Amino acid sequence: MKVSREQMAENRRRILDVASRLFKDKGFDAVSVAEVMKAAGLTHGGFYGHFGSKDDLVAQTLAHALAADSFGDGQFSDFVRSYLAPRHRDNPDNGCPTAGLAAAIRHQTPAAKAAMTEGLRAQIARIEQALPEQGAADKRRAAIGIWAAMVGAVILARAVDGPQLSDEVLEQTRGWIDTRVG
Amino acid sequence: MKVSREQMAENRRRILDVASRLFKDKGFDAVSVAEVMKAAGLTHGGFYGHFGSKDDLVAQTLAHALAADSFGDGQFSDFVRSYLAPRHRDNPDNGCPTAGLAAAIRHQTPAAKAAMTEGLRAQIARIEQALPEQGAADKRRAAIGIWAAMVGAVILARAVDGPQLSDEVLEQTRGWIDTRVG
DNA sequence: ACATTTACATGATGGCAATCATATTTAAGT
DNA sequence: ACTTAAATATGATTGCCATCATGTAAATGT
Repeated sequence: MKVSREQMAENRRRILDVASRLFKDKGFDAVSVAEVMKAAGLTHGGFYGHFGSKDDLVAQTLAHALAADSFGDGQFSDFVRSYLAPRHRDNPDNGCPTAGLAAAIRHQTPAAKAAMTEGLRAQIARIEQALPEQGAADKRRAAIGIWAAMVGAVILARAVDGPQLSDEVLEQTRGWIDTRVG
Repeated sequence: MKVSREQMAENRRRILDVASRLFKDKGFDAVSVAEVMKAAGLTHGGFYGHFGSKDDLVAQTLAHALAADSFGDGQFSDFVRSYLAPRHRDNPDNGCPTAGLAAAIRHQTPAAKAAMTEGLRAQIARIEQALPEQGAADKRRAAIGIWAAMVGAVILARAVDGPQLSDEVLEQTRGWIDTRVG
């Protein structure tokens, strides 16, 4: 049955939201189109009315998720603390799309890579602005180094079993960054 | 046809070597059992004589690849330089299994996670030893922070398209680490 | 009101991949 | 030499998933 224009727009938004959470949680390959549609409260048939293919969904979901990804207006050190926390590590579906999906983008389409490129560019710029005063060159270097360490730490913390080493990776990376940022 | 004991052992080794390169290049999901066996010069049928399942192959390949992963006896700064280099970024199949596979391990079996845990523990210990003299606590913190940044940087550099931002991520992360290690 | 468009549902279709069944060949043990 | 066990090959089987085909009903425009 046909639905109203706004209903359709809302459906589309829900598909993207739900896809973002499912992809972050289980990975692109492990989530079927039918699963996304079901989680959005629809059936698989209507999918190709919204997206041209699953690859298209992946690319649009990335752009959607990375655009929403920001760290508000709190202190940067608070952002780092919550990012490098067990709560974030243990909830990829509500977590950072970069930490959850960046590594998988290598195997995706150019459109997906383009979305990631833009998202990374924006995130580096945000961190640069949040960093305390220092030379512009140093600031950019620090923004990139810090972001790489944060993403890498969460990925590593999620890859190991048992909390000991995993917690330590988060905690020590936070300490390592703090000695640099203050 | 049956082959000699040593032939079988060599076949097994070749399967693991080939699987390691294929998995690093294309990801666990995108590589079929048949593809691994073909690349090893065998057919798919014999696979289950060597491994109980594809999951088993994944876990054993990880242990195999991470055990071989070390950085010889050169200067640590040389290791960092070659790790954060376009050549490494562009050749995942010959590259570091942690950078290539760590993020995918979240979706694998406990055996695979155990292999990663052990591999990470060993790598942190190696970096600690390679670091210049300073307090033991600082050394461990630096080892973990540096390794997280290295892995994160390669993952990010591989996720973006076009060399500009990608090269910069590698280069700036190297600079960021160098200001700490000398 | 009516015609038409269209968003979604139901129900194929086709391909691929993991795993299993069986056959074949030959190394190993006696 | 002969028997036996085992490694690999060939050939199902089964299930899942992306995508497509068609139906249906409601929204939109006149």
